[in-house]
Amino acid sequence: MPDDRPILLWFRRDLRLSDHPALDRAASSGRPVIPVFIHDEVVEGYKAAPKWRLGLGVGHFADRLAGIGSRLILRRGEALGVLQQLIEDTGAATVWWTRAYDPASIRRDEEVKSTLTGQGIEAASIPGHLLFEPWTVETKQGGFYKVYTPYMRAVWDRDVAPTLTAPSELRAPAQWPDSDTLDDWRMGAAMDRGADIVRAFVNVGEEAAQTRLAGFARNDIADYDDARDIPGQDGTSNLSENLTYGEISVRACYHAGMRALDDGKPGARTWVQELIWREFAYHLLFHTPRLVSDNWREDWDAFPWNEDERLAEVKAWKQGRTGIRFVDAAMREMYVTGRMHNRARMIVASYLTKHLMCHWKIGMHWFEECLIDWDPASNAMGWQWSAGSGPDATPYFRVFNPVSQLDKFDKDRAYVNRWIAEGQDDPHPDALKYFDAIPRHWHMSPDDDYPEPIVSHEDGRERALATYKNRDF
DNA sequence: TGCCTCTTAGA
DNA sequence: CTAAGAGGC
Repeated sequence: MPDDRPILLWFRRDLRLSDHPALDRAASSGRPVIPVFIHDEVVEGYKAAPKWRLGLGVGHFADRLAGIGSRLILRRGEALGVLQQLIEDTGAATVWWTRAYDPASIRRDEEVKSTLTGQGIEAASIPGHLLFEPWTVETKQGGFYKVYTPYMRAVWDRDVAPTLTAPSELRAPAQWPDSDTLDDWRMGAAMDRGADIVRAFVNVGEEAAQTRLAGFARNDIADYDDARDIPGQDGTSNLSENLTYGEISVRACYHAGMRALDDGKPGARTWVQELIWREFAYHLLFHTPRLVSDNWREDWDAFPWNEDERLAEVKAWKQGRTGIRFVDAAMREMYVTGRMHNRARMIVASYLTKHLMCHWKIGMHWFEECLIDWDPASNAMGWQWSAGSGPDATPYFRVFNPVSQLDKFDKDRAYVNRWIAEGQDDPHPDALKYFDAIPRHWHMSPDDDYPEPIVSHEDGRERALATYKNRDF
């Protein structure tokens, strides 16, 4: 007699029906499937914007499951205890989930797996978040890659399996276990900025992500190479938000990019290489989990970073009033939309870690607070890359000039004018939204004079380079 | 996925 | 005077 006991399908950052290997396996087993999302110790650690955005994704995904005759069971508590309770309540014999690679998730998942396995439950993680498992990519010497380009070359010609189609139905259990109500979790509670303002810029869910991918591949990917560098225009895919919550699979993106490349759209190669940057970040994080917490190159521990969040320059940077237009526009864009253009991310990171000589962790934590596309691997790698403390990092002496970058990448000032209201006769509506989104105690008004630079490019560059030159490492 | 300064060739 | 390349940070 075939096993008819339910399968618990534990969803985390994989909120989709399409190209979901664990879901596909569960659906084709013919057994009852109980999808569950747990507000657990890892979710507890999420900061304001990511937690809020995750809540939107979870709510949407519950509706998706309802559309195929299933449900999303919501429970709160430590993951292991919640799963054990659900096993007891439902008679489930199996727990499957999509594998995660950040240190907090790995700790949790290893404990869940070993404990449940010890209790006779089949507990297994199934790939689905990445194109290439981190341990399958090795240098000739047998180590992991520390430099992007050789990593990219090593994986470029690999076969990537085709995508899986979404199941049209999912067998329900004889009886559904109890579920919490999403609203009771108040996942937006820490979103004490204009969440209703940010809401206008988010793109929640699997269908929205697929529509976005199709439009990007059809209209924008050919010119991605050049257009991606212009923050005043919408030349990027904007899919990071969906990728981070698994609302679209990286495999679907990869195949769309490769098809576009075959169709003779040259920018597609660069875009696929950006997907491989994401892979590389997870590769590094898996092999060196301290990427999220410590200087990857330990000699940087001796560098005199400012680590005090209360420093006036740190506040000015966070609040978008450094007096450097490119920096302030970018910080405001992030506050209003939950996203920041990638070119701008490099510029604000260079300014914080070099001109202001502040530790990259300050920046990493603020991004984690504000970004709806927050990804633990990409965020940590990006900051260490910018600061110069990471593997394959930009050298510390490579200091972006945030003034001349405007002439290169924002010639018509479309970007800074979109996000900075002060001094404009007829400010862009988005520039005004910033003042509705920020807390009152920041005391900022569109009628203020735009501030003088707190640290000019020339002074900041000179100080940073002098400090670097005199370093004792 | 730098920026700056210096040098030199050529208009 | 400008453009382009080299080399240092």
